[in-house]
Amino acid sequence: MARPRSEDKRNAILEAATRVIATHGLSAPTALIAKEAGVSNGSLFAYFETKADLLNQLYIELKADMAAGALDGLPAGSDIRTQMFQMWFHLLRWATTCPEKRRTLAHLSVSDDVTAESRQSAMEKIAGVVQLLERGRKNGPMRDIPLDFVAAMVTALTDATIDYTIKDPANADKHSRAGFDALWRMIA
Amino acid sequence: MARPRSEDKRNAILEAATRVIATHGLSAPTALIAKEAGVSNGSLFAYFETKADLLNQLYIELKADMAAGALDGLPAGSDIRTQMFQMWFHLLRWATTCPEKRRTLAHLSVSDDVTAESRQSAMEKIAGVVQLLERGRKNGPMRDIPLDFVAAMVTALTDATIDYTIKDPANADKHSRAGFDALWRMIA
Amino acid sequence: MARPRSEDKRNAILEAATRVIATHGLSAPTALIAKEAGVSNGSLFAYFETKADLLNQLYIELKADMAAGALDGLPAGSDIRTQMFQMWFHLLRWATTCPEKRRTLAHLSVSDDVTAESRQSAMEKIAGVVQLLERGRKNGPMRDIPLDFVAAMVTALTDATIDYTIKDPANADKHSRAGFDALWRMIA
Amino acid sequence: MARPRSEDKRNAILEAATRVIATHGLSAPTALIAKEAGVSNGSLFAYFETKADLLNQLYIELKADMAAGALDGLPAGSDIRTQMFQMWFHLLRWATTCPEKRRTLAHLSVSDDVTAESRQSAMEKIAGVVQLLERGRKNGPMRDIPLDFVAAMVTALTDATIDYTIKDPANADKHSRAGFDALWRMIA
DNA sequence: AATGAATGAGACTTCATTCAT
DNA sequence: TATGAATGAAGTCTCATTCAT
Repeated sequence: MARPRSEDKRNAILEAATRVIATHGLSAPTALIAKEAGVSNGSLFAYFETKADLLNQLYIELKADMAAGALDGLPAGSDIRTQMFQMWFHLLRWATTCPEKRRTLAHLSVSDDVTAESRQSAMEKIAGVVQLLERGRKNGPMRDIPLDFVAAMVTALTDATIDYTIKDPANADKHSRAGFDALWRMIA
Repeated sequence: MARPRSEDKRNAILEAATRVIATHGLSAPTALIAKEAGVSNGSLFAYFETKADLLNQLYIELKADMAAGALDGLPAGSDIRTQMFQMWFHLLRWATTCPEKRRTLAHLSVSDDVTAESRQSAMEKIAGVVQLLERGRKNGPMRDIPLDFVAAMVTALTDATIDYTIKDPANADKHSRAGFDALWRMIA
Repeated sequence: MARPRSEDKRNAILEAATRVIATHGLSAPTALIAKEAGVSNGSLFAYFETKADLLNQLYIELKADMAAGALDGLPAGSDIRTQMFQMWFHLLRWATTCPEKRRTLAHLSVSDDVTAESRQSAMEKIAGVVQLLERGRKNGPMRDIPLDFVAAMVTALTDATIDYTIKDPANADKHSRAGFDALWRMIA
Repeated sequence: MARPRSEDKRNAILEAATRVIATHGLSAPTALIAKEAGVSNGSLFAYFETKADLLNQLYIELKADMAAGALDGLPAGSDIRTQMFQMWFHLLRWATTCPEKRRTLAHLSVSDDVTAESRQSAMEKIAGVVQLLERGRKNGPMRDIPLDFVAAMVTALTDATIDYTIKDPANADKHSRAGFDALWRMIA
C-alpha cells in the first residue's frame, strides 16, 4: 500500500488558500498556496483538479464553517428572538475571530469561478441558519416575501455589521446590538 | 507621462472598461479595453498610469453616475419618506437601465485594487444621497448610530434588492416596494 | 530495480501502450498506460526503467510482431514471386487487422527516443522478411545495391501502400496488387 | 506609427524553429525557438497564435521550399525522363544541402498537430512537382492508379533515397541514380 | 501625441520518476 | 513486490507596461 491520500493535506491546502487569498485576493498564485500549505506545487493539483475547483470547494467549506460557527451552542428552548440574537452574536464572533475566513469568503462570494452548483451546495450547508430565519420572520411584515430575497437582505445586513464591527472593534458589542435591532425591526 | 487633453478619449476608455469588465470581470485585459474604446494599446496608459489607476477612476466615476441617477429630478418640496422612496426607485431604475455599470461597480466594490482614498472620494460624490439618508433617520431609532454604519447597512439593503430585482424583473415593482418598506422600518 | 518475473504484466503494459499511443501519440502519459494495463503507476517503472526504455522495447516487439504476421504460413515450395506476394498480402492484412499496432509503430519509427541499437535489433527480428527480399532481388536490376538501401525502399513502398489501403479500404485488394506490381517492377 | 510587424522576424522564428526542431524534435520548447530567433518569448505568440499554429505554417513553408528547390531551373524543352531526373536530382540536393529543413519536415509530416487543411495547402504548393509526376506516369503501368497513391509511393521512394544518401553521402550520386532508376521502372 | 510591436515575468497545469508504506 | 502519493522541473500562453517610430 502506498501512503493514503491524506485528509490533513487537503485541509492544509484549504487553510493555506484561506490565508493567502485573504491577503492576495483571488489572483493568489496556486504556487504560493501550495508553498504555504507545505506541499509541492504538483500535489495541490492532486487534491484539486484545477484552481477553480479549489476555489469552489473552499467556498463550500467556508460557508459550512460559518454556519457551524453561527449555530454553535444555540440555546434550544429559548424564544425565537433570543435564539436569533445568539446566532447573530456567534456570527459576528466567528467573523472577528477568523477574519481571514470571512475575507476570503467575501472574495469567493463574488467570484465568477464559483459555480451555481457550489452556491446551491453552500445553501444546503447553511440550512440551519435559514430555518431560524424562516421562523423569525414567520409572523412579521416580511412573511410573504420570497425567502431568498429575505435571506439576501439579512445576509447583506450581517455583512455590513461585520464590516463595521471589524472597522471599530472597540465597540463591537454596541454595533452588534444596533445591527440586530435593525434586523429585528426589519423582519419581526 | 503628462495627462493629455482629450476628455472624449478618456470617457471612451472608461465606457469601454465598463462594458468589458461587466462581461470579462476585473481580469479583462487592458488591450481589450483599449480596442473596444477605439484607442491604441499604448494610449490607454497615457490616460491612466496603470490598470489599477483606471480601475480606481472608474470606480469613482460610476459611483458618481449612480448618485446622479438616484437624485435625478427628486421632488423638492415633498416629505422625507416620499423623497427617499423616489430616490430608492430611481436607484433601482438606474441599476436595471444600465446593468453593465451596476455589474462593473459591483466588481470594483470588492476589488483590492480600489484604494481607501478612492472609496472616500466616492463617498463624497454620493454626498447628496447620504444627506437624504441623514434626514431620513434623524428622528428614528438609528439616530445615534454612526452615519457610515447606517450608510453601509442601507447600501447593503439596496444591493440586495437590486440583485433580487434583476433576478426576477417581472415583479420589479413589488420587490422595490418590499425593499423600501424594510429599509423604512429599519431607519424611521 | 531488478526486473520482476511476471511476463504477463510486462505484456499487459506493452499492449496497453500500443493502444494508448495509437490514440494519444507518443506523448501519452505513462500513468495512463499503467492504468490501462491494470497496473500501478509505479510498477510500470519496475518493468521498464524509463519511458524511453518502454518505447524502445515496444518498437522491437511490434516490429517482430509485424514480421511474424508477414511470414505467417508462407507457402514453402512456391516460386519467389508467389512467396513475396503472399508476404505482401499478409503484411497488409496485419496492418489492417491491428491498426493500433501499425499506427503506434509508425509513431515509434520516427521517434527520437528510439535508439539506433533498437532499430538494429528490430532489423534482426525481421530477418526472415529481409531474406525473402534478398532472394527476390537476386537476379534483378537492384542486385548490386546495398541491401539496406533496397530494404528502405521496400519498406517505404509498403508503408505507402498500407497508408493508402487504410484510407480507401473498399479497394484494398486492388491497391494491394497495384503496390506489389510496382514493387516487383522495381526489384525483379 | 509604431514599428511595423516585421516579416524578417517571422522568418527568423520559422528558421529558428526549423533548426531547433531538427535537433530537439517536435517537443522543442517554444522558449528555445524564440531565443534562437533572437526574439522574446512573448513575441513568438504575437506572430503565431499557438505552437500548433507555428508548426502548421512551418510545414507549409517547408513544403513550398522543397518544391521550389526541386523545380529550380528545370530544363524546359527536354523529354520527360530528363526533366524528372533533374527534379529528382535537385530534390536530393535540396535535402542534403539543408538537412535541417528535411529533418524537421519529416517530423512535421507525421505530427498530429498538422491539420488536414495545412496538408491540403501544402499539396497546392507542390503542384508543379505533382504535374511533372503526372506527365511521367501518363503512359506507364501506373496510369490508371489514383494520383495520390502514386504520389505517396514516389514520396516514400524519394524519402528512402534521401535517407540513404544522407547516411552515405560519399556515394550520393550513385544512390541518386539507383533510386531514380527504381522509380522510373516503377512508373514508366 | 499616438501607435502597437516588443518584452518577460509569471500564471496554471502536466507528467516522468521516486520512495514511503 | 507492488502501490500510488508526492515531487518539481518544464511547458505553453497571457498581459501590463514600455518605447521605437
